[in-house]
Amino acid sequence: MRIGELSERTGASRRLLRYYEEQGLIAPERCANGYRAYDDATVDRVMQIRGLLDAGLPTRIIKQVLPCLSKPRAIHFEDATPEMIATLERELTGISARIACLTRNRDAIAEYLTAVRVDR
Amino acid sequence: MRIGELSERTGASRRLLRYYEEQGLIAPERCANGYRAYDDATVDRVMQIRGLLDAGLPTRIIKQVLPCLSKPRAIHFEDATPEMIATLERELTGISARIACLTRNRDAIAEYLTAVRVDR
DNA sequence: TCGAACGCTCACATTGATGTGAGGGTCAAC
DNA sequence: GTTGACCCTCACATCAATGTGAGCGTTCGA
Repeated sequence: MRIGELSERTGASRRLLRYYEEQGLIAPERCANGYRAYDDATVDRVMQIRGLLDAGLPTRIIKQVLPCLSKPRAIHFEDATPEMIATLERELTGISARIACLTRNRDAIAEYLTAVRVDR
Repeated sequence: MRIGELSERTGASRRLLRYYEEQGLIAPERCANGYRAYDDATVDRVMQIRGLLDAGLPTRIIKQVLPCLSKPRAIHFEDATPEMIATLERELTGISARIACLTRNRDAIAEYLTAVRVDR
């Protein structure tokens, strides 16, 4: 598919899709005429990217994280350098902290909302 | 306490503390000489703010969310306008989506890491 | 074959969270 | 009373994620 369809299916603007490519997050093929050609799997990948961006991860980190999540893995165990593993471990704890923070706040907001609803 | 100590205890730069104030997230007293005076509770509040910012919430939203989380509540049920409640509900689902996304990725990263460790 | 709809690159603008520095008060210790 | 470590405001800089638009080629249906 071309960039317009991908944009519609993911909700990301064309501009943004080109930006993700520039950041090395996606790597579309090119048609003879220079148009970008995306396969279906890119839809999920872009939604993944948008989710992570929205959750506060910078593209720099997303780029490192993504290849470890796909099956078949883009980064195999032999390619994993110690520094990369260390980075992933650091990100893992960072993400866990985010989850904890968000969970606390989600629960508190939910509690507040039910309290408000009961009150009226 | 003054801004320097708060900065040390929270890890937020002085600049940032003034910025949070400008955004209406904290509201320190002022001493006679113009210095900002923070109470102890502000330490937790700032850490809360930083956690939420790091998790991708903009200050605009944090400002709406914070008063509902403290006890005693800064926003009582009578003050809760329908629009505010709607906003909170929207944020609640947004936060839940973030949590889901982060959880998926945390699990996948953890899985990858254990696989790598076993492999060596 | 013409025009609308789409694609490309390039480049400048904006927004939100931050850094940095200038220019200038306050205060405690020496 | 001077010095060093604070504080103040103001303003400009930066960085990442986006928007916007110009200038130009491509595709496709009427």
